[in-house]
Amino acid sequence: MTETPERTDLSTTTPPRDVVVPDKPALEGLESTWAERWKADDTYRFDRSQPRANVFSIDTPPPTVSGSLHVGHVFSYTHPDLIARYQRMTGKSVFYPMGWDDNGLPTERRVQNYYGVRCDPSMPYDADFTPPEKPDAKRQVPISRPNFVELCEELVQADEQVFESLWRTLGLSVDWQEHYTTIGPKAQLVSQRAFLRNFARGEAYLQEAPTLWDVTFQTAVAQAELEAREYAGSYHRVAFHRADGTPLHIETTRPELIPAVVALIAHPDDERYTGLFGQTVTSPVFGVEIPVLPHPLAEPDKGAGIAMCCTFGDLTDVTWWRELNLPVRTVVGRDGRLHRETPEWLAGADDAYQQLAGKTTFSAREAMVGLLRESGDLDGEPSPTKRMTNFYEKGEKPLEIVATRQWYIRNGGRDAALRAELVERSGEITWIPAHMKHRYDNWVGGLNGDWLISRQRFFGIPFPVWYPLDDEGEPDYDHPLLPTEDELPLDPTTVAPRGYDEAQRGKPRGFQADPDVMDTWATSSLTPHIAGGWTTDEDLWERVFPMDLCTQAHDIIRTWLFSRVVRAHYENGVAPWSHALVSGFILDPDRKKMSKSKGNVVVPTDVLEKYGADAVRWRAAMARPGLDSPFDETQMKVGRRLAMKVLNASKFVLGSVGATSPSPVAISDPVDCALMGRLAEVITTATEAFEAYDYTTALETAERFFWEFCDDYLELVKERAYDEDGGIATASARATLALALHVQLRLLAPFLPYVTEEVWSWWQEGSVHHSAWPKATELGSSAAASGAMMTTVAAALTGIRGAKSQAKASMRAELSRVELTGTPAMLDAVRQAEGDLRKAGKISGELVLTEDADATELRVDATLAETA
RNA sequence: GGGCGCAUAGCUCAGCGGUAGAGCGCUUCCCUUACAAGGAAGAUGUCGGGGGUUCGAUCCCCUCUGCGCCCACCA
Repeated sequence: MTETPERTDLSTTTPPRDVVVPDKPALEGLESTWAERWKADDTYRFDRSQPRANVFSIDTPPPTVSGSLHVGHVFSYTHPDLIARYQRMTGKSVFYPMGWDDNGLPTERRVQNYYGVRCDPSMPYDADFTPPEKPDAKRQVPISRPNFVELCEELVQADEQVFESLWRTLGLSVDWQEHYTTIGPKAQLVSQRAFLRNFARGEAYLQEAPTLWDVTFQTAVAQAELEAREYAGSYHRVAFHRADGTPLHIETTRPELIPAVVALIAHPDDERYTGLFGQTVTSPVFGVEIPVLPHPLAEPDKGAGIAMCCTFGDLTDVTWWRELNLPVRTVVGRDGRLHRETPEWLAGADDAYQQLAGKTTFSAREAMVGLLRESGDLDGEPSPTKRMTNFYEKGEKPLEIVATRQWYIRNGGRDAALRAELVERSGEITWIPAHMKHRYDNWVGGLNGDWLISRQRFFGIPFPVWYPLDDEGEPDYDHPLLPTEDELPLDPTTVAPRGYDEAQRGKPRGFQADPDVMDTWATSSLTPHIAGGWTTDEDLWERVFPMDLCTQAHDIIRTWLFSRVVRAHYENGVAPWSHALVSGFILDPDRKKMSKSKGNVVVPTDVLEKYGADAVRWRAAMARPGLDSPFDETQMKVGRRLAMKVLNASKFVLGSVGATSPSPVAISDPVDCALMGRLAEVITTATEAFEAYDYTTALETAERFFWEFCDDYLELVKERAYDEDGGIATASARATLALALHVQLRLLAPFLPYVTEEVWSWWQEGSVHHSAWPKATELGSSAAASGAMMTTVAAALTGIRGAKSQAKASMRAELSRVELTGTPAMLDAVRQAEGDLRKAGKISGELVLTEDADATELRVDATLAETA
């Protein structure tokens, strides 16, 4: 454990004040009462006067505010809060900001649906625009980009308020003054500045290249956003023709790409085709001359063993195209349809091509099959198959590959040395659980291209770039015009570059803006920088970076986690945090992932309403890092029962018994000392667990003790504590009750912030969340006592209860004789607790202790007194 | 095909070299002045199969089987 300066220890310095215990304590209403209070008091404000060594900083995922939430999110957002609350109590100044991921496609889509509009960048700004009263999804009103962005910003604000309110209810101890958004001015500044620096160092570059392209959203997508899905297709056996007219059959699932074929390719060692290498064949229907070439990536046992290379059908085509220096013959456009104009290399087959022109790939495929049938080049019937195809994770149509100009950041996908450096960074991070490091290393090892960060969309951070136009008005992409850092943030579509004026926009010898925006990951990869004040608040930055902890679910290791490592690697030469805590998923009761489309989503507000925030947090804390766990509503009841029990037990200790001075001085009774001995162990275990980010064990340890405290200790000392004339013995019981409660409230505070704060307020000043995390030394000399005695005495009590239960008698029934058999040590323990045991067990007759040196557990024989 | 993880009571999960654990559920009982949205007590297992190491294996090693996740798989 890191040594931190001592804080004021409330357990020894706060005098007891008037104790106010409600008659009927209840969980209802605690959230609103305390959330408001915490807000008013700024309870979770980051103290930025603290040096880095006394700061604990957390990078937590900015939720997509336009997205829908389910309980899984609520659970995984609870995890960093558990750590934050623990660290705060150990005396750290906790930097725990919350951000909103509000830019990008999800917001655009929501705005389109919500207002019934779509963005048309060619339209001029309309200052008087108001969205349609009733949105019509089928007939979206086209609006200008500035109008569209305005609507996005408007809706996003409303969404963010809903989120903040939810997080406050859940009890996240976020410092809301440190919040940020991924579209806000600070995010723009940081994103653009980091981009300019990446560019200056050669880490970011512009390149025209084949790109994975979503035809619905009409934007490029990155490797990290791919999702392979099963997709139905058919093998078509198609004849190409050799010079002598004999057919050469290939198999393809995409016959509509035959007009785009640039080569046929077979494995260099494939004897069926070696004789053909270097020769040409002609394509069916179109009669285009096509070379037959060898390449080791061709797999002899796939299809016919000879593949049709098109520009571009898949990523292998891209490799062949690049390595074999093949021409580009693109037929699929950015809208996913075949070009309307007949391409020049098909000029001789204009009639045939026009039957495909303008069609979607799906329709063109059917038309092409028709053409092949007519020409007799389709051998047999297409045979259905299923294959995995790449989709954009948010899209519904398979991705096409289109040659476009895009911005990239080098991430090792094309550079083994850089890849190795980035894998090394993962070694600087403590992963919780440890095996999640493999997921990262695995992903980095499998990268096959650089990180594509530009998107052909509207609501995002613009690239701060212009291109000079030549005499013909053609842009010179090799010599982009860049702003200086002090001009940032800026939108190049509204601001002219230095040395130009606005009138020159789009004119020959003038300039044009880069029209693209950064992908949302290109911004969120900088959350430590945005939140931590990189280049904008150096004083803050020095105190919080590199951060101590980042938390996320395992699905975004490849995106958010990895991309932040890339940016910090370039900008700061370090891993951005020392610890990465990876949460599992909350699944539905059938162990299926919750998703809107499956209709199995549990809405968090419902559960919070029904069981209370503490219960929900309890359940979240029971989900160990990295493990998926199914949602089961009955578990929420268990958490709620614990919270309720805290209220009732506290009411008893503080109200009925009136124990209010948490001090070890008066603790003298052996039973009380034994309890303190146990509690000392609990403090040690819980602290060690928290230091290892094992919040679940910390909770289990505290919770188990709490139930023992209630079921055994409270029952045992009740009478002694009540006793008006009990003297030292009663004083000892009361001091023990008060101190044990004082410690336990603090042990449970990270998990149950509401009930613990409520009870704390009955008898203590200030917030429990700023009290000191318990230490065994608070328990004084009693902490050294063995807890073993408590186990024996509890066993005696259980035995007595068991006897009554078996006799179907009330727990109040009196016992005329009790015989306890056990080892001398056990009997000794019993002897020391005899007074308490007699009262708690209602033993009115004799208590016989029989020695059995070989006993493994205490045996209890009880005789019920005759009842009248 | 590559990587990672999981398999323990009906369910959800701890344990991980020395006679099987918790909570929920279940059964029975109890209005006991903190708690009936309680409380008490009780029953419940070839610790996935097969080998091996060991005095001893749920735990370590090998192997098989089943499940999950990530990646790759578009001819």
